[in-house]
Amino acid sequence: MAKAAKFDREEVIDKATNLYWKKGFHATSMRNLQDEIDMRPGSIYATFGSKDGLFKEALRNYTDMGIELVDQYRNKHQSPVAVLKAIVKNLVLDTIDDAPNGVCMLAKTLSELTEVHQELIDITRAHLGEIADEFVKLIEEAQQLGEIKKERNAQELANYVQVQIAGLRTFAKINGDREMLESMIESTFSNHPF
Amino acid sequence: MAKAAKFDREEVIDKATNLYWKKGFHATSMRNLQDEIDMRPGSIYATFGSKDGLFKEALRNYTDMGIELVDQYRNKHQSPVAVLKAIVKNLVLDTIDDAPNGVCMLAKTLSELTEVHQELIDITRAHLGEIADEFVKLIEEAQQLGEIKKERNAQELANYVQVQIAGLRTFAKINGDREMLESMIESTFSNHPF
DNA sequence: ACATATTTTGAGTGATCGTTCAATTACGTT
DNA sequence: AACGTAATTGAACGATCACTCAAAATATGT
Repeated sequence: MAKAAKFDREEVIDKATNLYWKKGFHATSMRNLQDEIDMRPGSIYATFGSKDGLFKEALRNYTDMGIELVDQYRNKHQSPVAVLKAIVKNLVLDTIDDAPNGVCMLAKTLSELTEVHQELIDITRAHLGEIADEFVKLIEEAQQLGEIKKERNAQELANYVQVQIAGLRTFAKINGDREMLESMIESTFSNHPF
Repeated sequence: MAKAAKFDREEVIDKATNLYWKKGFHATSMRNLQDEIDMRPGSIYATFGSKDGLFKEALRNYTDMGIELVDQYRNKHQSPVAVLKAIVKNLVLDTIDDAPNGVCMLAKTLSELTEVHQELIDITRAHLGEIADEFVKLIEEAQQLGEIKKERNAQELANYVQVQIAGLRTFAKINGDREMLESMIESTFSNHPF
């Protein structure tokens, strides 16, 4: 053994994630990243291989943060449906100002990239699937507790939730009125299919 | 008078719109545009001023196409709600393969750009508002015809429709199963708030 | 203190970015 | 047919792109 890396890997990936999330893949230059994470090009390339490589780490990190968020809300609320609603509120309302970007980094990536970056698209899709799986689990728990009818298909309900999140976060870019958004979320959960 | 422009302005803007729509603002280079619209840099800059200027024309063109689409479906269906549903189906299902990009160019633009391009963001937001206005008109007509309860707020319903379109088009990028998407659209219109 | 293994540095690569402009071409008018 | 005006051309600009690599720095084992 000779020398340990000086930088804090987690911190670096966090900062890279936030910059990619804010500016998107194409608008984020390696120069931008160098400044943000305070590493020289040689170190970045030795560690992450390429712009794509670092982006993959960012996607993974972003998704893990999302799954952790689900766990956090699990501990705050007893009702699985309340967890789901709290997550939606967090993603739609709290990311307007308090996050690098109001829209989901994964949705933004799917919207931005073309077949030239097919591998990144596939990874992004798979990560959104992981998050949907968390929603499926919550819905199945809600069905066990009688909060949601057992006849409903949990996967379809999870898809529905993802559609609402994606739609509301896009809409929040047009009209950021928090009260209106909150009432839209409320009606999502107090009507069909919930 | 000395010489008329050789190129077909509408055709050029159409092609530019499709390229911007497909690749997004940042990933579309002026070189790409030169090749696509078959104009030399000097002509492009004499006509449109800048990359931003041409993008503005593309946004305007895209929005006009959307409004024209509403008019087309108005003539095909007698029921305003049927028009709305047909539009949603078109935007969600038919743009998966038959358009430059499955997601709305305006939504994609809002997702992509940051405050560095605030003017383009503002224009994009306003254009989405124009489209919402078309939806409001349709909903008010439906209320006159008794298809939708008059107590409902037409603007809120229009917002709801935009949320569903944005959400479903994003979701279609994750899972392009047409049958599933079609049934999701059906349930959007056969349940609350319709 | 020295040797070794690994990381860090940053100037530099060729390619491409958005944009400019002097020269050329082409058309309507006289 | 010659003129004047506007459109078109494309080489070239400086800036920036993603990325490389030889040299320098540094932590560990002896």
